[in-house]
Amino acid sequence: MTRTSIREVLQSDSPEPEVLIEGWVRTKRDSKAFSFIEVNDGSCLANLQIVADATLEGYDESVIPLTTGASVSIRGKVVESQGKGQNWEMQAISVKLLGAAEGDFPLQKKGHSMEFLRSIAHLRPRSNLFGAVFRVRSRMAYSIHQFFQEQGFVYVHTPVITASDCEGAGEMFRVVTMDGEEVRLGDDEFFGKPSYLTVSGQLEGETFACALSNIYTFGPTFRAENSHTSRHASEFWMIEPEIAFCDLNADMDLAEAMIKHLVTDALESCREDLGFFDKFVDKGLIGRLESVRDRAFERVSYTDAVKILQESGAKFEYPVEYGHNLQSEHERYLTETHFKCPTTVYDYPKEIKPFYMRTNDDGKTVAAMDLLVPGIGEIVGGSQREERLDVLRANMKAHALEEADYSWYIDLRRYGSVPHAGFGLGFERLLMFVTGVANIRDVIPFPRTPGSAEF
RNA sequence: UCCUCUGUAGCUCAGCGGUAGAGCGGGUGGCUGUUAACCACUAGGUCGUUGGUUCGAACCCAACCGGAGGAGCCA
Repeated sequence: MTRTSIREVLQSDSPEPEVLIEGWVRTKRDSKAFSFIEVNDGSCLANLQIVADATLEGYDESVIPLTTGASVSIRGKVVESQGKGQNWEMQAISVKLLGAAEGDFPLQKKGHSMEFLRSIAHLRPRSNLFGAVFRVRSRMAYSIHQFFQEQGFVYVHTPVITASDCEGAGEMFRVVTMDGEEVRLGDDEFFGKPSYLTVSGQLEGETFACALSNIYTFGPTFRAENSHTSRHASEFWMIEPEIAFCDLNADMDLAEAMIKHLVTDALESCREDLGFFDKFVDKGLIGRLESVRDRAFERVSYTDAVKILQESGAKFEYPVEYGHNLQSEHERYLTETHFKCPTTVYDYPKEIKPFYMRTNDDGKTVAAMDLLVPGIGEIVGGSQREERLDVLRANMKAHALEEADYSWYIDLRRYGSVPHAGFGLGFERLLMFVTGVANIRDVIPFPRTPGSAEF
């Protein structure tokens, strides 16, 4: 007999004489004449309620010993439920205990802290919350590919190991080989020179955009920053589209369209899971996502944003000053208090941005943009890239970078250079935004943070 | 890297100077369709570690270790 998913069973529109379901016991309630077993197989948030009569063959061996966490294979009749709380339930025909769960199974029906659940990252996907988070994560990954593929973008796999110290930003993890306990360095180095885990596929992505026009990357990136916040991880996934023949305006259009597409799809495809988040994790989540879907985003230049902040009368811990990066509190004020919606800030002073961003005609600012969302802050960072060879060289000099290290990148400007632009989207930050989950460690299966690489 | 909070039973917590408690979970028994089921009984703890203050420390002090939050940096 073929297994039916619990999701399909619960979506039945008529009774079924016999189906087979398999999953894990969430809870069991016994009375003298029968037991109620709640089974979840991860196909959806809801459990299937099984009614197992005490007269069932093997009841004492298969049903009585069931505890939370045990795995079962159950055949039964799908019938309308007599009780409240569910439309359908299963009247068991046979219950088979596949794997018993020992008495110290750590997941209970209530009262776990997120910290504790992180310490059992191998079991937490069996909880309602994490099951929902990782179903949404999967759907959003699919939806990202769908968004780009439907517009003819080519998916490019940029390298995880890189020898270019991408834009000189952020601490990097060094990749080494070992000779026993000895690290091989110098002439012994595996690649003949220092190599690192990538912090961004952008520069490599640009080379492909300058051939295939519209490309995107979607893969893991690594930062060795010693940062202890709920929004940073040492290993995270990033989406980086790069578009040739494109300026900053079209880049911002694309970023906004992508966020809207993802939020719209989440609302349509993940309703049950979002409903759970809205109820237990972040009240008002669905309403907020609907307004993101339906309302236009705001756009404001860095110069105007500074004016808004200075004239706001709000008290900030750090002063607002042209030429300085916007602080977290400033970003929060713009998106949560002033505009009350996702907001793109563009045209930043060139001094505070990397060398590859395109210098604007004013000579003071670069064509950079950050898309800020309420509750999280920066979710997208992007720019139009400097396509003019002489300006790029001058910028590199100003940033004290060696041209020899970026010869291949400079070549793009020597052979058929085109205006192009792109951005990076932090996948986990998007998931925090869509699910309302407050900590990045809880939207990635096995989080890596400073001092912690369990599992 | 800096600042702040925190560490008591498997879990969530109470106890805050007189030597360990509850609820949940586990075990056993009971129970009329329950759904965070219910009722009874029961097992389970060198109170993060080390040192100090005190007649006496889970409680006060110090250092260390673990966890969390914020800042910076960023995605």
